[in-house]
Amino acid sequence: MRIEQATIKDIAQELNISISTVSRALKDYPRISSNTKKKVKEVAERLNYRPNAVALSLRKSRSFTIGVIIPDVVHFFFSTVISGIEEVASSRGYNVILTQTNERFEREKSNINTMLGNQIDGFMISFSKETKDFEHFTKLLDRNYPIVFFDRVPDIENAVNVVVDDYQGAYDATTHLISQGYKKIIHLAGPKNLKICFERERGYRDALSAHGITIDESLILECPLGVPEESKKIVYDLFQELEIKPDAVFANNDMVAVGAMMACRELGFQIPKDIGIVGFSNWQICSILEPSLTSVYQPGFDIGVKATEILLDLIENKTSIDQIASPIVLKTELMIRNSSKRLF
Amino acid sequence: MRIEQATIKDIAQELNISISTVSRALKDYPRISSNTKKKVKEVAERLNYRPNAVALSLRKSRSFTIGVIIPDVVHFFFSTVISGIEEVASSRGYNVILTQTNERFEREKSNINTMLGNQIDGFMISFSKETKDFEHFTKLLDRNYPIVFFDRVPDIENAVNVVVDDYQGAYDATTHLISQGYKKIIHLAGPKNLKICFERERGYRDALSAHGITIDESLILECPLGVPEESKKIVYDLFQELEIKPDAVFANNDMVAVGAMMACRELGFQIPKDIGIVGFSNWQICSILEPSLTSVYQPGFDIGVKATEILLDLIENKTSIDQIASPIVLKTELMIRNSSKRLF
DNA sequence: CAAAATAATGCAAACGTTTGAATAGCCCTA
DNA sequence: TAGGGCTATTCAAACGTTTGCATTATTTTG
Repeated sequence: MRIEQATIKDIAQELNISISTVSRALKDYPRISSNTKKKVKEVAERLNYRPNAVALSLRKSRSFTIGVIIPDVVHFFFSTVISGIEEVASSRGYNVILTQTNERFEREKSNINTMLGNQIDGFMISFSKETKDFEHFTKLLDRNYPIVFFDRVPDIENAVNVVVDDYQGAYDATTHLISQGYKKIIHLAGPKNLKICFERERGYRDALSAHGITIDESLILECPLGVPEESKKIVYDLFQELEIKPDAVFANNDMVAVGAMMACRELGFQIPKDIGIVGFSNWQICSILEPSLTSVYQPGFDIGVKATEILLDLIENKTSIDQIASPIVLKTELMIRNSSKRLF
Repeated sequence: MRIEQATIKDIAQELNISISTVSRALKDYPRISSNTKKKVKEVAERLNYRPNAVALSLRKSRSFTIGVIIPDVVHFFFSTVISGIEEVASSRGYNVILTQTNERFEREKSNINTMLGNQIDGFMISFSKETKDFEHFTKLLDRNYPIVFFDRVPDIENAVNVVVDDYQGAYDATTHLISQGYKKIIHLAGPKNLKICFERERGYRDALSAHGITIDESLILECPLGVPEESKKIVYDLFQELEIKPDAVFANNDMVAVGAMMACRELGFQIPKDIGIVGFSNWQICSILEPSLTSVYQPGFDIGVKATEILLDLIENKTSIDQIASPIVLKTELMIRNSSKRLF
């Protein structure tokens, strides 16, 4: 039914030589006469020969494939990371197997297992929101299996982590709001078990303190789902409740910031005149919104690139875990737009 | 260095039986005594045995892996499709290898080639904007290689195509604008060699004709890049130029629609009062924009699901190409929002 | 011209499985 | 007690490569 791919054997048969000669001819071994090489390559070309990567994998116990495990493909940030991963991997001759966990712990474990069966050369992981236990990672790390974590990284020894400077990004964002004259700044936080969220909150807190503003815990609100509807309601309710209204929002991500914008609009507040808003991630939408949304740019593509480069270097033994200063922290950049520009 | 995975051989050695017995015991062959089965499974468990998928692939000439080739991961629509693909594939025990072409013809070809080497069981392809020649597809199809095309599909015999009803979506969108009293409707088109764009334009044209509006070719403008900046300029220039201003825009995608919105805003037109705008794709941003953007919903996830189901059925010989009524057309849905609601 | 040196090729094992065919026990029967 | 019929197990080939070692063919050397 399905037509067979030509193999090295077919070439050998056709030329009446041994398969080892063919193999060597194709790889330009010096010991093979240039005449044979020429003939072999001709036939290979003619039969449209492609080496069977599976056989190669088996022989070499290397698959030239890396496994990527992320919570959700449909997420601007992650898709930019994937793009970076794919770029580096393919340029260095590696394939990328992709699975998403949909934020489920069980799927994370089972995905890792099937990939292990597939003789993956290494993993790139950003773990799920449900993941609190890291044993499935440590078991692999103990066996010297190459893993690079990115964005959502675990707090375990010997893990190579590539992250964005969430703390500094949040610090800069908050400082920017303060410098624009905003004083009572809400923080819409994420789940604290995610380090990234924790760090963003810490940046917010430190920025306030550094500018002599006392931290009001009631202004720190958790938005666990991270969707606009949720944060809209939270902000709306808070404003109804408080007598002295806040004058700014620093949101843990752009979607949450958008919800805050919606709430403000419905409450009749002007952005940025009455309320300043800053998001996090710098999605495409930021520049499209009205007013455009100030946000902290996370270099997703670069994270993918950097993390993959390290992983491949580990796989190819060009470096070792103890030579890597983990975490690798990539710079964020505050993209100032209209939602927070009160002074000119 | 790296610790070895246990193999069937290790189990055999430990129990002093042959590897074939182990293999059969693990698969519950009836001829194996339940005693041996029990012992084998125990040892397998203890050694944390996982079958080597690579060896299996080689033996069976099947890799249980499908290759996905898309232009760009960082694209809301494609990422939803991927999500659907991943979902079905993983539930049916398949891996997904992902590559992007970045809209390059050469990368499309080379990606296909490396995947072929990896003994991929089948392909899911949405081709690049540069692709005009389909020989690299037909060569595979002639060899009975399972391929399912989605979204950007080629016009070749025997291809299985899964698409969205672009024509109907565009027709509905245009009809909606007409029903809201808009008369002079611009169409911001995409590159015509992409069937989807052609179909959208056709839907636009037919809707106008069906409502007795003569088509004004000067109102059909191509936006090849499909980014807001481009369409903004195009719309802005057109409005400057024309004496009798258009009163609506039907854009070939949401980003292009956003550009049109920006242009209108700068020109001082009110949306939807002066100008109605409809986009295509129904990205997340649509409901967030101010005014919210009417758009044609494309079921990306469902496309991924449907396309993958067909591909796997083809791979597993549960169906054959001539049993499939290609193209499979999935319904779109017009999501009416404020950008086009002039009547109440 | 025999032996040594060199060049070119071939053999066979290995990677981890599956699987058709062969074999080893064992009990039963005539 | 030879053979038949089971059951449980083993052998060995195959999937497509790579690669250390052996072999053959060719040339050089004394």
